[in-house]
Amino acid sequence: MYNPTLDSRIVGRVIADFRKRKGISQEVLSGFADIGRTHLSAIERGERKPTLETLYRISVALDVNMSEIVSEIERAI
Amino acid sequence: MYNPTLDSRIVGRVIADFRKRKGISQEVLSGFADIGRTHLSAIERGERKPTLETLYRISVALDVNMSEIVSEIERAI
DNA sequence: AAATTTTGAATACATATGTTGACATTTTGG
DNA sequence: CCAAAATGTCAACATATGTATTCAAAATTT
Repeated sequence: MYNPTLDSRIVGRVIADFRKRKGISQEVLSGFADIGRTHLSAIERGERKPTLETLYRISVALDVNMSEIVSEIERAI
Repeated sequence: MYNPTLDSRIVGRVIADFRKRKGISQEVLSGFADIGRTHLSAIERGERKPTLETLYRISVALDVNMSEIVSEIERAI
């Protein structure tokens, strides 16, 4: 069996798109989500893979459901 | 500011429920998902927080969408 | 009840996530 | 164009995820 991998750039692009739709900066979002700004930057560039916990905090800060973000990621796969 | 955290036991219970619904063991699921069996065990017990990557591999192995699992988690919150 | 399968648990370890601070680069707005 | 804001990037570090092995405990099966 082959091991599917999740394209981190897609994850990052989706999160960045949600953030921009809200019209807030990385600085503001990372502050609300209580995660490091450079960390969020790395996630959006696909250089870090967030835990479900981190995605949850981002989704709460963005005021959307995790499942909305995840659905968007899956649509982009 | 408030600090939302994702209850790992809920995440674990949902994943375990999906697995049991499929009628397969941790051994079999971890094999399909290509993750360690003890790791899956720890996730199901809420002692490890999976990355989105790991959840993706589990969802593919379970033949369900990540968003289905995530929706179930959010319903349980 | 005995045997088998499944799961929990502990260890030691490798690798990745996540943090803070500083500075460079790019983008945006006046 | 210029200043300010936003983002990219690097380093050093702390912490957590994820690995493999082993054994115990619990659940199934016969």
